[in-house]
Amino acid sequence: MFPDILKRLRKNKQKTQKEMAEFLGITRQAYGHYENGSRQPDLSTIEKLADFFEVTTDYLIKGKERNVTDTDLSDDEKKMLAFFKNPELNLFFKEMAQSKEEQLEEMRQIWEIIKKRGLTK
Amino acid sequence: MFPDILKRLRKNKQKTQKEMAEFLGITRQAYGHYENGSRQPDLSTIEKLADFFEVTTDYLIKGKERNVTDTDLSDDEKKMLAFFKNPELNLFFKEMAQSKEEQLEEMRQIWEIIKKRGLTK
DNA sequence: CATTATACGAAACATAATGTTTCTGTCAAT
DNA sequence: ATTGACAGAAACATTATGTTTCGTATAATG
Repeated sequence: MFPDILKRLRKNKQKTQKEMAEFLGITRQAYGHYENGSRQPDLSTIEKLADFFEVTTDYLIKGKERNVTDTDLSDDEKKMLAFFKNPELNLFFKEMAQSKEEQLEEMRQIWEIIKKRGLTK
Repeated sequence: MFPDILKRLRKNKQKTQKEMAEFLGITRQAYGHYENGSRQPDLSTIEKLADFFEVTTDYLIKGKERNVTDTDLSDDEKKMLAFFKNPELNLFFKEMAQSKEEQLEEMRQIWEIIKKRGLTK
């Protein structure tokens, strides 16, 4: 699946294997291996390719776009959404959703403590 | 970046390295290499891991969140959805949604403190 | 306290993968 | 016909991964 997509993306960008290889810092043949599926690039190369072609790594690897819609939500996620919509909690979580990552990390740590205490006492 | 994310996702799912290794059909040490960054899994393994943790390969590889493109939700809801769709926060909020009211109250109070501190420092 | 089990990390080796070199073929352009 | 650009395939060299083995830390158990 991956090989054909790669080839198509390259053709669309009007690039030769040689050019792609130079961009990646490998030989033309090595890049050619990717396109005919005989070899697989490592993760850093995947990233470079995804960036170059401006696609997600998901698309390169699986060949599928991942548009997340509300119908894609799991039951747990739906439950959480309902929970978050609770008017009494709304402000609290709305604020958290907009907070900095460091503050969230603190919350996570504190939560661990509260959880443990709740079990033992 | 990839190794830490993998470890956190596993911990969130309460799995051991051994269990993950069995799931992938490799030894525990081989999987351990992924988490400490000394080895990188191939693409098919990446896919298996992404499926297992229910995240995109983009998130596993680059550590970026999924794109939320919902059209039926309000801006606030979209923000919250994007926020708690962050795979690493999943367990955290799942637990909170099921926790006792007293514990939530504590969280709210602590949150106030963290908020204020964030403003002043 | 000693012991057993669980979970994890690290070194060294065997194995499997990739990257390169070399050769071959195709297709335009001249 | 011939040259040059482009790309596929085989075989080897190189690099990576996966396994085995050993060691450490922690928690539970007698």
